[in-house]
Amino acid sequence: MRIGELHQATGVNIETIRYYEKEGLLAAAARSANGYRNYNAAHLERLSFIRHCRALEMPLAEIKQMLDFVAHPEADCGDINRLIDEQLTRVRVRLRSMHALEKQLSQLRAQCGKSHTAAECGILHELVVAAQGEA
Amino acid sequence: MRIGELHQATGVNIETIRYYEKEGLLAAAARSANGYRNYNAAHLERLSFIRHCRALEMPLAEIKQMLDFVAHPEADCGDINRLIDEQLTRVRVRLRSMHALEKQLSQLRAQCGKSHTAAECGILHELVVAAQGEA
DNA sequence: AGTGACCCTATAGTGACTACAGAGTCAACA
DNA sequence: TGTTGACTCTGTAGTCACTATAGGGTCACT
Repeated sequence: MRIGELHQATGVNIETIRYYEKEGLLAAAARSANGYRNYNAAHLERLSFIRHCRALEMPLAEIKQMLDFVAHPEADCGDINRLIDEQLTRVRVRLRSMHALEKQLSQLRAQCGKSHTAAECGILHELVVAAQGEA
Repeated sequence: MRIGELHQATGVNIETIRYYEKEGLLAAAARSANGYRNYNAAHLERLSFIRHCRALEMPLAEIKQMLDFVAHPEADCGDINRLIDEQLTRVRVRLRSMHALEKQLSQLRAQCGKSHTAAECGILHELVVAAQGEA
């Protein structure tokens, strides 16, 4: 399977696939006589795993660790739990801050119901005042 | 006020302050005889405004636009509304995806209640299966 | 031979910082 | 005067996960 086919099969960009290979997440593919990469089913499986973990917004370094666990079935899975827990914590912290942010932005947006000049803009006024309150 | 004092006053890193100056968000400070930057109250005010907008996760390019509106009180504030609306939309989209992500991670985490080996790990199993489902 | 789709490597850019190297300045102290 | 630690400067590079581009090769088809 050439790189374009692997892209079609997984939805991962060609350049990203090369990047993952360079970063050591994917094993280097065998090469055809013309220098083209030749991927096999194991690559497909591994890239899908990587892509799925990325969809969970896990950092590449941690995905590498997960892949190590896949490669070592005798390893203790406490560390897998820890990685997922850490990611879950990051996501929850992030969620809270995004909620607060949405609230702030909504309140800010409500300061200006009609179009008029910047001088009269409740949004700008609020931003300036808030900045002064913090200065 | 020297750069360290501005940092103390706003909580913005010294290097970040220099970065903002380089990017044109902050006007270049006057220099003392020894080459040190000398900031005034206007800089303090402007940096606080920038920092507040950053706290709202607005991109720097948009903060620049907001600062232009502050500088031009006669301008129409419809564009300010638009910028805030766009940011609000981005945040809401992001919130939805973070919620879905939290749910997925929680479900994944629930696959493994006890420590055992990676071979038996429900989390890994689920990740591999999910990746195969998508491959 | 020409052409378009595909592939290659190397390098640089994105956004918003952040760190580091090497050097100058300053005030306090011995 | 010399030393020292805190502060400042510019320039450059690195972070993270991509993404784009330049310049060139390969391949199948016309």
